[in-house]
Amino acid sequence: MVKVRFAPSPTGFLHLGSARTALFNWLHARHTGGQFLLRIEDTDKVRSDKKFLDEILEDLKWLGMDWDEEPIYQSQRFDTYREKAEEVLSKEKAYREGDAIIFKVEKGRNIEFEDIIHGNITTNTDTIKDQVMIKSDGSPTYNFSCVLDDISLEITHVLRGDDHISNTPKQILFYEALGYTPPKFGHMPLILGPDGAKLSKRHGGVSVEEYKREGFLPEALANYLILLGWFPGEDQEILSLEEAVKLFDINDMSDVQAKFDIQKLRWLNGEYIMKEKNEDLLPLLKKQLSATKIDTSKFADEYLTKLIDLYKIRMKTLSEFAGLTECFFQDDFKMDEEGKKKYLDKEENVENIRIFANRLEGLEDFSHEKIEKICRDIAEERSLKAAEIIHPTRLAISGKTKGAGLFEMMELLGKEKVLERMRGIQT
RNA sequence: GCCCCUGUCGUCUAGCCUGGUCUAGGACAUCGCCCUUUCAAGGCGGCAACACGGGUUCAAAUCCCGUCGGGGGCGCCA
Repeated sequence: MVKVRFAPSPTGFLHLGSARTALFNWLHARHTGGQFLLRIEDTDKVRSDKKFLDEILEDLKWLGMDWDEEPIYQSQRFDTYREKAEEVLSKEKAYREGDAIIFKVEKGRNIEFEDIIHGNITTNTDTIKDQVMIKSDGSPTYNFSCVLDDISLEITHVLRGDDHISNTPKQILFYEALGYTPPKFGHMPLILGPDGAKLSKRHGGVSVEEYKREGFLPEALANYLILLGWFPGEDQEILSLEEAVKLFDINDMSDVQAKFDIQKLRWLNGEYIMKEKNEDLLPLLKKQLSATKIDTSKFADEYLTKLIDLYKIRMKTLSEFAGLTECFFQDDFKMDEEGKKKYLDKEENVENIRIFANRLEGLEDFSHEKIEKICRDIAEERSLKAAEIIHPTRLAISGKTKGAGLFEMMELLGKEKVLERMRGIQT
């Protein structure tokens, strides 16, 4: 049975690259009916923090992953690591220096392994220094604890980032010394920033948490991440994790580094938002709204849901919603200055708004159909294009030159607000 | 410096293994047109790539070699 693991180090938030690594491991496990395990690499006591661990686990779940069995913690296995190191020492394959135990690397050998993604990789041991197994403070080094844990967890496939390629021959040496057959290795290319350098903070968001906060849907983020380095086939790019599980084959993974393209992620996110049900969007959008100064407490879910209907095709991230819909929640919305110059500084436009408002006054059924009828009637009577009334009116009631269809906006806003704002413009 | 990985449109990629079907396909971005009440969404279309140089071959994006470019590693960090 296939057994893979994801081994986060709780010294920071979950990086996009790590999330992608986790995703591919998870996909491989689920596709093959194997197990996906979690191992917490918390040997660095100084930098490890429970807060980071909780966040990482939450983000993995948020992205749609689940894991088999309880996570194991390296910090609880120090005795085992020391024991095994002593064993290697007793076979005279290592030596002590200071309080550390150091593995002797035999020179002049070629270490070869068949990488699932890259093919054959060979390293000469002349390029490998003797390797510390146990540090002077008694804690194990990464390469040593990693091998020991992968052995005890019976990991069959180690799928990790490209940056571990040079660790692999060192680890293979440990497997040999311990008397075990190494698992299969697959090294996936790293995600690069738009400028080609390793994706880092200066490129903007690098942690899953930041994208969550920005209003990316987990389905969209996961979808985008797995598209970076794997092609589902038949030009199908939008796919659920469930579909990906069916189609995924680790052998189809690309061996080329890929640049992170926020534009494509935004497009994908927009696609997911459009397709998402209003009722599912509602709590998420409420949360986004509550992060702003806008007070939405007095608005009913029904009102918000209609608003979502109007704007879900116009946002790429959930965080854009507040800026788009400001005028639906408060009267002191921002006024687009250029639009004002273009539409409201003209006497005839203001006059048209006044006439429109007066005609609306007597309208009992304030529906977008009826409002539109009136608008178009006025346009015809006065030999105008409807647009000549529509644009100034939109600006008057929303402060914006863009947005949803004017008549739907007016219906939702309600007669009272609409008239108040249309008349307010004349003063 | 040494070692390793890698190089198809601006970006993600299909094709490469099993040379001819590739005047290189798709998606994002971009540009134009249509729709239209603006912005989106949607529809249609355009621009745009086999890093370079040598081989091998009747034939190379596909195979081989070299150059150049990009990335990673060389910690008692993980």
